[in-house]
Amino acid sequence: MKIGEMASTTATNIETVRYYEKIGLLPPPARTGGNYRSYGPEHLARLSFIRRARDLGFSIEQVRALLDLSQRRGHDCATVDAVATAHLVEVDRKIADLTALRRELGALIESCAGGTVADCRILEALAPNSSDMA
Amino acid sequence: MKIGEMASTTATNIETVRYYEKIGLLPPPARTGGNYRSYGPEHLARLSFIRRARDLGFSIEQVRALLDLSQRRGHDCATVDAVATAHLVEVDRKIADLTALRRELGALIESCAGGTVADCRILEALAPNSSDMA
DNA sequence: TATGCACCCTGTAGCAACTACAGGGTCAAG
DNA sequence: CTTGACCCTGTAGTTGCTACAGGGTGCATA
Repeated sequence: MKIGEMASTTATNIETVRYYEKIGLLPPPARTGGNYRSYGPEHLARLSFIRRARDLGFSIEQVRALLDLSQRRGHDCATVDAVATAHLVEVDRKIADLTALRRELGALIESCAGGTVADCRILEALAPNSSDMA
Repeated sequence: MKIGEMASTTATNIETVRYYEKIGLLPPPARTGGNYRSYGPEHLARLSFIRRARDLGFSIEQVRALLDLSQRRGHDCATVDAVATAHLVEVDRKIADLTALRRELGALIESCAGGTVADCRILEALAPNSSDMA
């Protein structure tokens, strides 16, 4: 399988596939006579794993760790759970942050009565102690 | 006021202040004899504005637009509202994405029964059609 | 006077995780 | 034999900073 097929099968950019190889996330595949990358099913499986983990918001380093762990078949999977849980905590924090921000932003927009810039509440709220912006 | 005071007053990194000057968000201030930046209250006001807008998640380009709009005092503030609303929509989208992700991630972690890596549900869910990862 | 220290200067390189070229080579079809 | 789709390497750009390296300034203290 050539890189284009790998990429389209996993809904990945071709450049991204090469990038994953460059940073050591995907092992370098065999090459054809014309120097084209030639992938096997194990590459496809690995790239699918990477894509799914990335879609779930795991960082590249977390993906690297998960891939690494997935090869130690006899090992306790508690570490896998720890990586996933750490990520969950992070996601929860982001949701909380964005929700707070959304509330503030919503209030800002609510307050806009539609006049001119001179008495725009949004700008006023952004620049609380200033009437003269250079 | 020297850069250090500007920075600490607005809880900004000194490098960030210089960065804002470099990208044209903050106008270059006067210099002292020793070539130190010397800021006035209008710089402080503008930097405060930038900080607040950034804290609300506006991008640098959005901040630039808001600053620009804030100077056209007679102008209709509808454009300001449009920028803020566009950002709100974006924030809502991010919250929705993260919430969906959180649900999937939560389910993944729930399913972990704590055995070995070989039968870890988390890894299984990540690599649906593979038992052999290179 | 020397010297130590906090502060300031410019310029460049690094971070995450790609994406977008530029400038070429390969290969199958018509 | 040429057209076009695909592939190659390598480098630079994106966002919004942050972190140096390698210097200069300015004030207080010994």
